[in-house]
Amino acid sequence: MYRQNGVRAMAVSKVRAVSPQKGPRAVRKVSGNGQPAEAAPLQIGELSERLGYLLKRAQLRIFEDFIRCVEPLQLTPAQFSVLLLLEKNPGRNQTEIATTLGILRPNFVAMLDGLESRELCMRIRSTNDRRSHILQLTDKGRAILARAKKLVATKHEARLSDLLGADNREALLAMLDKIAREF
Amino acid sequence: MYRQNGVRAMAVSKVRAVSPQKGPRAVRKVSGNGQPAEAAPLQIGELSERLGYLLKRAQLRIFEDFIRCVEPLQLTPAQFSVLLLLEKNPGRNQTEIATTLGILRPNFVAMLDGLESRELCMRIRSTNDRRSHILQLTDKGRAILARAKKLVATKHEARLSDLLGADNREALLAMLDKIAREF
DNA sequence: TCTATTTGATATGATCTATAACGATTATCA
DNA sequence: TGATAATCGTTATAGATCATATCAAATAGA
Repeated sequence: MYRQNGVRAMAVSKVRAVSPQKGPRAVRKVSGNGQPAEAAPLQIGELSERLGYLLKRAQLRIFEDFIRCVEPLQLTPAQFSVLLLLEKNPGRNQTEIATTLGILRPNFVAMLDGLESRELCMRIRSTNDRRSHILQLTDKGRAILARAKKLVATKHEARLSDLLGADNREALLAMLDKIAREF
Repeated sequence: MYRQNGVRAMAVSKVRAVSPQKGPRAVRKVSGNGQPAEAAPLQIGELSERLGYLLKRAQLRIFEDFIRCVEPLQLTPAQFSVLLLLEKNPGRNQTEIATTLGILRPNFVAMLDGLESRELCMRIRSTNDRRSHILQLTDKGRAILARAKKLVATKHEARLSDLLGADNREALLAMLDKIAREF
């Protein structure tokens, strides 16, 4: 009993409006004693020292911005990652690409269906091993990827360098990579 | 057409085994020419420079470790965050707690049901505004929270300081906070 | 050959995130 | 005061994400 919410729940989601004033008319509650009630922001407290909490919030922000930046190309971060990996690793099959990205094989099928229906990549039955599908970028896929890279570099990542500074950005990436690999 | 996968897809999941050798017998494929085939790890390429990618991977690692560290208490990161916030902000209602954590009110209901059924917190109908429920930690909730804090500090966060160094850890938290707030 | 493994795929379930709408209550304002 | 609008917790629901079991076809290993 007391079944848990799986293994990865976290109290952080998109957070549209944390600001207290909301809606039309700028309602301001005032309790009977004339003092402003419930206007005081909540104390985050030790949450601000919790790496998991901050990681999740930052990650959601970054993903939102990524999607906004490549919006004209209609690419999710996941799809962009796949295209990048296909470009860098021609001749690989579905299992190899999926597991490298941490995607489970069954879940990769629908994702590939989407990319293939947009003609961004192709499944090619391997002649060496007729079980597997070699994945290949199409010309269209390469073109979209090139445009996406440019958008990400000039709009998304550049903005991050502006915010943190190039050196700090490098340090941040290094620490995240270390956590992902060695923690 | 070309309906996207919502707004937050990412090609990073739990990643159980990225290592090439898997399963029993340590199968090693060798193609006809005698060279090892498909044993070469894939090139991550520019992915290693993508903040979103590294953020997601690091976040998943951190959450896994968090859950492992507080496993005897059966608390998810989300539940822990709620308890922390309740302790620091007595007298608040569901909406205030939920939105502060970025949880949508409808989704907070089931979560509270879980915590309340375990008697870690209580909903108390407010006398000022009989629409709202004031949330309060129970004694049991306070006790669990105290134990959780200790586990997180001694097992989880301490390990991070070991990995990065205390100063770097602080710098990392500061940068993540900046991204979450200002990006 | 016979058996075990691998590949892509399907089915399915649990969890997570998000929106609309409802009854009860409170606030606003003509 | 009375009518209207807004808020609170809640339910229902849908879509995304993540995970496991299983299958047919193909391959590998004995």
